[in-house]
Amino acid sequence: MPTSPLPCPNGEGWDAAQPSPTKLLVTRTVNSVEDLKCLVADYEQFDAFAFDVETTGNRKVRMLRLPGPLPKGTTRTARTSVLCPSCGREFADARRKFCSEICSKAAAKDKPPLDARTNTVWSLSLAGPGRSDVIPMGHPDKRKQLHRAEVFEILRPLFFSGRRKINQNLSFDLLSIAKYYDGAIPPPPYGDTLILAFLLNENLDSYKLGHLSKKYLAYPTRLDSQVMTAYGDEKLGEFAYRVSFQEAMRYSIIDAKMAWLLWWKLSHRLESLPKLADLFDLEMGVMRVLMEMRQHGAYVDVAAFGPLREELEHQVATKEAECLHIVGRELNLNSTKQLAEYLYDELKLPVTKLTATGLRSTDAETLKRLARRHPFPAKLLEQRDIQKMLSTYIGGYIPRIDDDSRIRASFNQAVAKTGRLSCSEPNLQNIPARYRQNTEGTMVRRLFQAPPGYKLIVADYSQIELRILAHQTRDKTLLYAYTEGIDLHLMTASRIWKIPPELVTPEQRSIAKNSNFNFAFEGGPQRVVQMSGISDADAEAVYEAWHKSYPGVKAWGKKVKRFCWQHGYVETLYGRKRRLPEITSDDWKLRGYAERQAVNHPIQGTAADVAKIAMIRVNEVLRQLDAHLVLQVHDEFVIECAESQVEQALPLIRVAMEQIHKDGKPVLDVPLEANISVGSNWSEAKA
DNA sequence: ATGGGTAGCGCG
DNA sequence: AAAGCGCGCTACCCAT
Repeated sequence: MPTSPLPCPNGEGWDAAQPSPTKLLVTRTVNSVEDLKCLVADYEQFDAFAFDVETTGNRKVRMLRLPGPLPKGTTRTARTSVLCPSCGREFADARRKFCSEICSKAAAKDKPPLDARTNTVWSLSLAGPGRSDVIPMGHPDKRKQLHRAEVFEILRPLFFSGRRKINQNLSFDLLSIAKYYDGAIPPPPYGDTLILAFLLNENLDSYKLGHLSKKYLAYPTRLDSQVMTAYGDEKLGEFAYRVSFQEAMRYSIIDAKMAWLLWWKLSHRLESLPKLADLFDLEMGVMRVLMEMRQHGAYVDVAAFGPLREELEHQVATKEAECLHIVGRELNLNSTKQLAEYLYDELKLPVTKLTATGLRSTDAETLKRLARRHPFPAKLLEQRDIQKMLSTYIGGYIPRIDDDSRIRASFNQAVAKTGRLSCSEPNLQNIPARYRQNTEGTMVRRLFQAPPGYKLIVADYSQIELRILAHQTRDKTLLYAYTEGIDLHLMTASRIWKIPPELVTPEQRSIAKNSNFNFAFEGGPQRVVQMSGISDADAEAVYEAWHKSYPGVKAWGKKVKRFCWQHGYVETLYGRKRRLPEITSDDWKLRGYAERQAVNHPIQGTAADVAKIAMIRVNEVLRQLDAHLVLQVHDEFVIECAESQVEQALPLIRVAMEQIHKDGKPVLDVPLEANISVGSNWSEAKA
């Protein structure tokens, strides 16, 4: 879908070269149904408009009813229930501690964002060519305002039309108003100025609307500093809600105006950048998928969280006691400072590694080395393992489980400079997956389940980055391996040690696998030593043999670095740019870093582009079934599917992921391959 | 008290 | 000489 032509601003005295938001976009406050209907008729003449909502209430700090056993010594009949001061929910006395503990922890989180699922819209602003309007509908002011239900009903033809909807961070606003349409999300085309700005330059310090306006619109600072600070604040809606009606209206309209002007200014640039225009359309398509994912959420087994938390608390306490028994005095095991003092000053263990700031390291790699000399480091490693599980994954997730037993994380499109998605609040892209020595590595993944009557389908790309490497480098051995469907890691091992594939040991294959992964992105031999524990000399030999096997890789790396040095940027197959100004630095450290980023971006970035295309296609397929995307972990999709439709879904998902074309040809010169499996929880489906 | 920086560690 | 990249979160520590 191409970017639609822009409406020409038709305000009187409009000067394209010098947009002046405050003068030309006169704001009107709408307070009658007649005015509102006129407004809709007017805006229906435009093929694009900006809008913005101000909302209040219902921060996403929520407590959940924890099933499971009460602490011993209490009974359910002991009716001394209390209200948690943070969440207002009723709890049995014995659980009060738990409740307030979690709530205060969550409430202490800096500026918890408003939740589009539960907030209340009290004002909606619109901006179009030469005009802007604000519709109050619930500001706490005596004067009469329109009713929400009525307003949204009258606005329906505007939002549910082919007109482009423009805003900064559009998905929040679309989801905020979707609940007034029974959850229906207004359809594309979309124009998110944040994502547009990020696509045009991924290196800005800030993508706040105020800062972008200043940069691109020469926003007149005479619009008083009070307003500047107000909209520099993320929670303008909360702020404006508390000020007088007049002021509130003045604040409310700012973002819609700014977004309109910013879009009008920046989207022009796409006209001369066809590849970026296509990428922008891709991002808007992804945005729609992400909004649906957020509405749906990821189902978890709430009932299991409480007992698991207790179990881990017990384990971590035991490990801590064991550690402190060895130490023989007070010591905070979570303090790297105290640990370094104990390990290196008191025990006089050898220092083998320093941190970035020159302090003596106590990380897992170092502790593993020290474990041969003293019993403490090994015990500490076990404690850390459990502590991480407990604090980050169990404790961190509990306050974020919604009432319907689902976690709704945000997937962000304008964070990772390579074009990957990032995930936060909570981050569901870093849940432990690997096998572990001391703890059940997959216990958290097992909590992500299919609801009754459903199955989880896990679909991930097989070695997508190495396939892209083969495509980009044109290395004939890599191309051969993938077109012929040969086990690349096995082949690598066979070539490194010059032995027939059937004689390759599992250990050799593992080293070869690490090599493929490392050397592709300018990794050195030292890293292989760290990962597999072979000698420096052996690693050096592996390094040489690897590059001799795949000469196209180093040659391509040189080419990319030269291109970056000449142009100041590199790009993916789809033209997603990454600017790397430090590529010309005299400082070898900075330059070296930029060079590795330059080589990495076309690989990781292209994989991200392909994954985004696949996401949209997979979502399109699922739309026709009782199935939903619930998670994306870079090259992996987790899908919830009605049990009866799984068999039907599997081949559709495979085609959506593997048959990706560009310019009428398969996107890569080697096949894309997806592994797809089914289970009742995330861990089971992955296996 | 609260904010920024650092260390450490989880994932692809 | 020395080197994968990309993220987010928790805890601690020291500053204001």
